[in-house]
Amino acid sequence: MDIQAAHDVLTKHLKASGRQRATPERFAVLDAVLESQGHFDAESLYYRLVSNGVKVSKATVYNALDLLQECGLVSKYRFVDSTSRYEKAFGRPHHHHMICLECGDILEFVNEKLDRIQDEVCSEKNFKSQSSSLQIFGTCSRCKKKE
Amino acid sequence: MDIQAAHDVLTKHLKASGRQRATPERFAVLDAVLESQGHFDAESLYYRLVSNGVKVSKATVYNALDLLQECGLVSKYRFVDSTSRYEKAFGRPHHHHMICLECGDILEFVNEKLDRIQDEVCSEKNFKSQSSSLQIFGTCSRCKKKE
DNA sequence: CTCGGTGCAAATGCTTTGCAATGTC
DNA sequence: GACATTGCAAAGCATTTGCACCGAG
Repeated sequence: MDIQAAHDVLTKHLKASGRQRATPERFAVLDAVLESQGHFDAESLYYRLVSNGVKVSKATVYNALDLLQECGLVSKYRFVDSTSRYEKAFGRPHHHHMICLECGDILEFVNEKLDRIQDEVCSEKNFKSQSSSLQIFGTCSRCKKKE
Repeated sequence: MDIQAAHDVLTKHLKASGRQRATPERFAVLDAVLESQGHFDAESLYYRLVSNGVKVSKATVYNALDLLQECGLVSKYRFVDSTSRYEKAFGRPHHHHMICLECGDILEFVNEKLDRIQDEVCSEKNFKSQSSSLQIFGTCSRCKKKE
């Protein structure tokens, strides 16, 4: 991915706020997010940072993830359990999720018809959409076979 | 609503399991759910039960809500905060949610085109859908006006 | 130099759990 | 009578907070 472009998004967002500061910790979290594949939680990102020798606290990781969500660089989801899941959103198309309740696997899918209908519904209700998340819970093909 | 029909669903589910028992607490929780309007959390349902003179513990309320979700009598959602939200699902059409990030208001909407596309996607991916939840986050019409 | 951000540990709040008592089947 | 379920309080766990220190602007 284009790391520099992502950094620029963050830098611009921080400047635009007028008060928020560009700290090395925030960019370190961003870099770790950019390296990530798929979904992760705050804890695992924290451990990845620490094991890479980056000195950050868990609190800062949570803070930074919220910040990155605000600039659209990460997406945050709540699926079944109590843990929030994140994924990088930079340079990725808008997509949705199918969550297998048996193996916990998460499949992504893109469907532009879905997005179009969402837009329709929003304009009908005069609702300004900022983000959306469709979660389909059920059984994935692999687990279906096993039964 | 048809309270008796809902009781029957629960009774049947309990019998089908072969071991789970029909306790007065479970039916009391079900009755409270049936009386509810819109979304609620476990805590508020618990207080409603207690103030109606029903003797239940919070643990039992959580347990019963899970059970009712299993029989499709309630739906469980996780929106923005850490609290799980529930709503009665008995005799209600499948619907989705728009969540206003400013006032916290939750609007429901039904859209059968959306449901049809979901079915399409599931059969494409050979995924067996059990439930689904589309959440659109943004700003509701009332809050838009205020700005 | 100012005040926003950080690290740490403690606090918070929702939910689950352990265990003895209870009551369904 | 067996054992699933209950109530209670304590434990768990993800996340937030308070506060002294640090460092970006």
